[in-house]
Amino acid sequence: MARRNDHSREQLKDLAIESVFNIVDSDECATVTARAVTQGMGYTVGTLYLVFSSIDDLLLQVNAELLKRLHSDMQFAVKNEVDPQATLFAMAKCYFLLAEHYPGRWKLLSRHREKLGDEETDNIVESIFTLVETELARLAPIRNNKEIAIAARALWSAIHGICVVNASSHLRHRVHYDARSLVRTLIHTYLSGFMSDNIAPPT
Amino acid sequence: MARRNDHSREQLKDLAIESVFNIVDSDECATVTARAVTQGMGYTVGTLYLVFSSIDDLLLQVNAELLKRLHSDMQFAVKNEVDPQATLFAMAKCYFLLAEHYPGRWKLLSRHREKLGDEETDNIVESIFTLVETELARLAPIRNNKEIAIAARALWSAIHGICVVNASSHLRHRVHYDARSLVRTLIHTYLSGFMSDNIAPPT
DNA sequence: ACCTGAACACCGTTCAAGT
DNA sequence: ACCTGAACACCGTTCAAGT
Repeated sequence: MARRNDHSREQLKDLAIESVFNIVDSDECATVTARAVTQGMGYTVGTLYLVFSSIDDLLLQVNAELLKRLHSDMQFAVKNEVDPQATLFAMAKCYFLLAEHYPGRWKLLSRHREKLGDEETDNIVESIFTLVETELARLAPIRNNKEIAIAARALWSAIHGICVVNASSHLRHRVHYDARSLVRTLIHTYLSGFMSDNIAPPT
Repeated sequence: MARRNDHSREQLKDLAIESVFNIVDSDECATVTARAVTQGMGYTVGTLYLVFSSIDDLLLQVNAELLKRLHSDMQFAVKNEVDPQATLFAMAKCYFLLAEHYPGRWKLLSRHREKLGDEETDNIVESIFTLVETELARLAPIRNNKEIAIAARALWSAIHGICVVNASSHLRHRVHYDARSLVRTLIHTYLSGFMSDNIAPPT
């Protein structure tokens, strides 16, 4: 041991990120520890700090990777749907399916949103919002740029909020509300209000 | 020391909950540790486990207390506003102000929503939703019970989601969107869609 | 140069021992 | 009976020491 030189820095980074995915995919409630991550990579603890400045740094880069994949999924939706409303449904579905199929990964994303992100993460988030804004603009030409920017954020917040409530309410509520139909209803109702020409709300 | 008997179990519980409030109010990013909580109470670590089964148990009861207060704030809004839309705005404001004025407390609430809550917490959450549903029913008599239940949850999720994005984006974004106007716009747009008689979304 | 793993300062939780 | 605080098994993080 010592001086193995099996992997480059870049490979070590990828190994670490992949190891995090393996951990949270096998148990969505598992805590991602430095020792578990490096063990999953076939290395020991210290190596983690050769490539990342801290566990939070690692998790930040994991989130950046998740957001990149989400963005490319959503771009795919743009290409495959024709009318803007269908595209928005499909985009929401991308986020919703991430939360449903990879709850562990989605929890990383939603948990660490509160900590300060770096420049790169912010840029990816912005590019995701831009995709939503483009569809909203096509859908409601009467709305100006600011209204569209606000609508994109409000709508996306809403979808995220539904996923949060959904994640927390599994097996808990007497009445269980299907998150899928919540999302569908929300988008439909919101867009219906957004496309009509009601006056702006009072301040 | 030992056998001080200064406080009853109930008083110790209240002291602990108050101590948690003090910790997160003084620093919203502070981690609530068993040692910090008991030190704030004037006791030592072991005492915490005399009254709570774990740190999570304590935080669960803290959240129950926060939800109780939110519920009573919202009941106050019901009494002081006349039309349903104004009442819904006022209710949303209760939640929004909690997130804005007590970010530390609100983070406890939003962080631990993912863990399993107990029966009591669920009941309080249900009673809060009931308040929202009552106003929605007054506002849109054309909607049936299920539509109203879904709308209440979608709307509340959306407001929560906006608070999440708001909490994470402080001092970060090039363009900062005022969460207050996001909430206002969201409610207005959503209710506008909810009151109109559009057909239900396709399945 | 690359990697290790013991060491440090924390954490939640327990429980024998004091009063 | 009530409370303490040392002890245990964990964390994240560092860094002298091995190859």
